[in-house]
This record gives sequence, structure tokens and C-alpha cells, in this order.
Amino acid sequence: MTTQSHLERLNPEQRAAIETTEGPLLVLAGAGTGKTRVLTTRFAHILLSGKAKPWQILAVTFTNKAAREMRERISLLIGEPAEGLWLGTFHALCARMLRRHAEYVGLRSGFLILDTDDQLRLVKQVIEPWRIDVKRWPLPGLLGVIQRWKDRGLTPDRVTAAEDNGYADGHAQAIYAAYQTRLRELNACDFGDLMLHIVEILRTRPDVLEQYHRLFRYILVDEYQDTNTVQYLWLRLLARRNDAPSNICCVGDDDQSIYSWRGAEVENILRFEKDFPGAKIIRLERNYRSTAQILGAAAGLIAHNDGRLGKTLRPGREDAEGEPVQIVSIWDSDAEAREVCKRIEALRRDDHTLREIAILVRAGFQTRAFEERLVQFGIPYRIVGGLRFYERAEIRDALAYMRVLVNPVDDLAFERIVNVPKRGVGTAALQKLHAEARTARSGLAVAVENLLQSGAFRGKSQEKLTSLMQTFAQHRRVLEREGHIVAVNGLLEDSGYIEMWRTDNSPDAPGRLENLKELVRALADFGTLGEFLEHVALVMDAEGAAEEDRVSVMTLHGAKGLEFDTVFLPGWEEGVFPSQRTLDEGGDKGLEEERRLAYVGITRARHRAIILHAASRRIYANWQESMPSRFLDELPDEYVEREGETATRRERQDYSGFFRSSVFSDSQNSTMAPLIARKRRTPVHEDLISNTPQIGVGARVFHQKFGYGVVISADHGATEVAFEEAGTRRVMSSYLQTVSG
DNA sequence: GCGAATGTTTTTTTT
DNA sequence: AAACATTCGC
Repeated sequence: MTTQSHLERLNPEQRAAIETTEGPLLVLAGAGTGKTRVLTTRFAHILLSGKAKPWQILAVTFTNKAAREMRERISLLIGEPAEGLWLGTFHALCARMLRRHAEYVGLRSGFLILDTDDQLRLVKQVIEPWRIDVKRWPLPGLLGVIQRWKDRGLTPDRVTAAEDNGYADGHAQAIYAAYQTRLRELNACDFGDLMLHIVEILRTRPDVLEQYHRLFRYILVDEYQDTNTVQYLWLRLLARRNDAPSNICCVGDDDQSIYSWRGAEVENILRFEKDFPGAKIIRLERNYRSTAQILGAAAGLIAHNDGRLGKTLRPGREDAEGEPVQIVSIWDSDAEAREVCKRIEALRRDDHTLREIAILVRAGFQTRAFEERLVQFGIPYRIVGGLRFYERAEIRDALAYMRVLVNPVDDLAFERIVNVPKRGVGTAALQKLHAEARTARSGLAVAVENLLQSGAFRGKSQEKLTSLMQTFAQHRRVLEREGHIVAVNGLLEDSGYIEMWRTDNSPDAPGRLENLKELVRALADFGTLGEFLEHVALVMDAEGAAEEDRVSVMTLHGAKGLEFDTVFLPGWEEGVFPSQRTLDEGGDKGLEEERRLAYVGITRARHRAIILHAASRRIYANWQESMPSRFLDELPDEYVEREGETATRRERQDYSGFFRSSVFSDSQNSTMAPLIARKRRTPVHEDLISNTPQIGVGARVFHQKFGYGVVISADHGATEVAFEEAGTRRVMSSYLQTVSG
């Protein structure tokens, strides 16, 4: 390949983004404007023009998928396998760096990377001295607080008292410190530490920093709008230098920033010019993906956001006319799923590929309704990003066995599997083990040996534990002599783990055995068990072999970066989308992020986008009315076509106060249902409401179960009451009695 | 220590 | 309604 040929068939902006190699550059790449192409071509261009060797370019992505894709496309461009590159996710690259310098943060190079389960087990141990009420302060929440500090680059000593805002009665910072100490004792890292530690090293060890300054001549960053503070700090440390300009190129789209809940700061991209003086900005605005109508609708929507860097997508294709975005109003959530399936069936009859159809939902729970209906219609589908391979219990168990095999002092893994399958080790025995481990200053495995010696276990557990320990010892020898595949196979078999699933009668047991086989098969791709475990810890997604013709069902977040001919966007209702929780927690900023999510959703579509909303939705067991999403009003009329009933703002109010009548649950034609139901509005529910005493805020009340309390807030059925004994709870107002006093 | 029975909560989004 | 956790009886 010649130096120039890869630059052909690029538009002028893309070309500029590739050829501007020196100095800081921000490429604002709107949806569908060829972002990945620019990134990969730029990488190849730097190589082919001889400006840097492969290992002198740092290329960072957020997902493993993006990293894989980039690697493949670079190989194609340069005509050889792209190996030995610093190309990967933030976490994978940081892990690689941290292995080299672990000792500067009190770790050894072989440190463990913990998964979420391990983290939970660990904080559970750590909080003991504080006697935290885990009912009131759930552990995942505590881990969340710690994670957010880590996202912001705050080591325990950097957390100010003001930051410790109340979680776990204001002990969060102290717990954080203890947790970090415990991690060091275990020679372990959680996910956040990979970033946090390396940033700490780079900011305190100029010599190490300089090493990387010498190494990396060019830095490429994908999805810059999603970087959190530590990631930003890491990039800034690596990019800013005294001796040379910062050859950092960040590609991103402020309109697609949808990960603030994970600590991402849109400000990072908005501030780029200040961070890197002399930065150039190139806008990619020509969209080669979607029709003019889809782009118009998306642009109209996103225009409602403030504080954008400003960018307008223009159709880049000549044939970009097409159908307007459809807004379909439907009676209820069952009808919504049915309607989507009907339309998919129609598309299928017209020879559309199912692979090119997606249903994009706001939150995971929405997928279930579609799943059921798709099955009923006999439409092949796949749920993308549901429970991932490495998150399944059997996979985690098997991995824990492997971890103990390579590392006898991996207590977190050991604790996971001592009693799986059942070996008579319950909470009491486990406590004994911990106590023994503490006094012997050893790992749990050694504690087991000690207690076995002293005969602390009763008959069956004594026997089973002895056998378990022997099995481990034996397969450690096998591991050395015959390699990891044989050893793992034997271990899972002899420990009784495989047998446990074989004798399990539950319907998903065969599937689990299949997964285990798959896992063992994957071992063959790695030279050692250690390598395999490292890969698994960092690459939590397994490559789906699915290139079959199926409809994709996934969350809007999961759909980022993908595109489909036809996209269904159900559930555009207030409370669902925009999500009530985001609104409550994030206010106007939250709303803007939801709007960006809507923008991401619409721009996934090449030819057709169909938005749906239902007037009534089943939540838990009962039905709840819902108003059309405000985003529907924000879509410009000239690009949309509204069908079904009641999609306009004037009629919105009409929704409040009518209930779904069960008489019409199934047989009705969905688009007609609202009309009929409105006429037949049954008085039953109204009776219920009028019979319920309206209790005002501030009233003193009595509840059979919770005792006396004061009403804090009241809406239709649910009332929030601060009880004297039972704390603040939401209860049904019909169960309350007002009392004087 | 285990399984059944009872009570409680659930709906973001993920490297 | 269903999954989940905790309690209870053996």
C-alpha cells in the first residue's frame, strides 16, 4: 500500500483530521460521520508516513469491542497484523503500565484484578469495625461512592471531609482508606484502581512519566466525551510535555455523551482548547448514514440542549430523502410490543433482513416484554448485553477455581468456591476459617489445612474439605506437567463442580454445562492460565459468534456506535424516557443527558426510525398511566409523522385520570383501543380513589404495621410517611388512619 | 447447616 | 409478578 492510497475517497474534513498529525487536535465527529474511519486511517497514516513506530502510538478506546475493531481495520490498512501496539481500553492499557510500576503504589507486579463480587466480599469484611447498618447503607452503594472518588482521581487522603457527604454515617472515607489498605495486603486492584494507581505514579514519579513521554509520540483517543476525571488526568499527564508539542488527537461528540452516571465529564471535551493551547478543532458534519428526515428530526431534538460545542449534521448522501420519523401512539405496553412485532413481520415480508432491525430501549427491564412477544410471533431475536458470559455464576465459579489453582492465597476466590458444591461449610465455619487465617496470618486455604489437622470439622465436611485440598494440590502438579487445559478440566471434574451441575435438575443446568465447556475451550487460546485470567479480568465481554439473521434488542447505551436500517424506539414516556430517576438525581443536566440518549437512538437508524409511546404501562404488578415523553414535542413537525391517538401536547392532560379497563386487555385493535377505552371509562377506579381518604402533608397518622408517624408527601395512592419507629416509608394511603395530636 | 417459608424489593445505563 | 434475601424449623 502506498502512502497516499489510504487517503482516497475521504472528504476534506476527514482528510484534514488525518493529516493534521502535529499538535493537539479535537475532532468533533457527529453520528455517522466516519469517526472510526478517521481514527484508524490516522493511525495508519502516521505509521505509513514514517512519523512513528507502531509502539510509539498510544490509542485508547472505551470498549474492548472498539479496540478490536480498530486493530482489525488498522491491520487491513497497513497490510500486516497489528501487534505489539499500545492499543486498547483505558483499563487494559493502565493494567499493562501498572504491572511495570506496581511497587510504587505498594503492589507487586502479579497483582490480582478483582471483579464486582470480590469487591463486595472485601468491603463486607472491611466495614466490620464500623458496625454499618447495611440495610440503611447497602454495600453496592458504598462501593459506588468509593468508585466515584476513584473516577475523580481521589486517593483516600485526597478526599476532603466535605466530600464524605453522609454515606455510611460519614464513615465512607475511613472505609475507603481501610478498603485500599486491605487491597494492598491482598496484592489486589479493583477496576478503578487500575486508573487511579497509574495516575498516582505518573504524578509523583517524574522519571516514570518521562519514560512514557519518550515512548509515545502520538496519542489517539476515541469517545473523548465519555472520559472521566482520572482518565482525563492520565491523558493530560501523558500528552503535556515541556520538550515537544502535545500530539494528542481526541475524537468525540459532545452530543453523544451519555455516561455521566459512570463519572464521565462532558466538560472534558468542552474544555479541550483550554487544556491544550493552540488546539485545532475539526468538525465532521457530513453524515453518510441516515436519511435527511432522520437527521432533521435528530438535529431538532438535540438543539434543545444548551452548552453544546455546536455542530449540525448534514446529509452526505445524494439519495438521502426517505420516510419521516414515525411516532406511534399506543394504548398500553402490551400493545406496544405487539405493534413492533407486527411491523417487523411486515418488514420481513418485504424481504428486509432482521439483522438490520433493532429495538432500542431505555432500560434493561423493557426488553422482557419484547422478548415474550417476539417469541410468540416466531421472530428470531437476540438480546444484546443482557447478562454477559463472564458474569454468569457458573463461569465465575469456574474462574474462581482457576484462580485458586494458580494462586493458593487468592482468598476471595477461595471463599467463593469452598462451599460450591456444598461441602458443609456455612457461615459459622467460614467465620472460624477467617479467625484461624487471622491468627495464623495466612490465607484461607492454609487455615483450612490447619483446622483439618486439629479436626475442627465434623465427619462429612472434614472428608470433603480434605479431598478438595488434595484435588487442588494434585492439579497444581498436573498444571506443571501437562498444561493448563488438562489441569482445569481435571480440577472442575474432580472437585465435584461439574458433577454438581450434571445432577442439577433445573432447566438451565444443561446450558450452564455448555457454558463451562465453552470456557474450557477458550483456554486453548492462551499460553498459560495466568494469561487467560488476566484477559478475562479485563475483557469482560465474549465475542458473540452471532452473525445470524436476528432482530437485535438492546439498551440505548448498548447501541452507541452501531447502526441499523430500521430502529424501533419504544417507551418514550415521561418517567421512562426521560427516566424519572435521572431527572431526580441529575436535574436539568440529567434531562440533557437523556436528550442526548434520545439523539443517539434516532441517529442509529439509516432508513427508518419508529418511536412509540404507550398511554398505560405495567409496572410491577399493576398498571400505571404515562404521559408522552416531552422529547416527542421537541421533534420538528416537518420530519415526523404522528399516528395513532393523542400524541400532541394539547391532549396530554387527557391522559391523567383514565385507567385501563381490564375488559379490553387483549382482544382490541391497538390503535383503536384508546378511543374505546376513553368512552367506557369505568367508575370502579374512581370509587376507589374517592373512598381513599385524602391525607394532607403534615398530618399525624397511624399504620397497623409501622405505628405512628407524620405525612411527608402525598400523591394519588402512595404516601410518604416519617414513622417514629420504622423510619420513612412509602405506604398506601388507604392503610393509614389520621389521628389527632 | 440446610432447605422451606416468609418477607422484601425491584427498573438504569458498564469498563 | 417475580426474583431475592432473610428467617425459621428441622
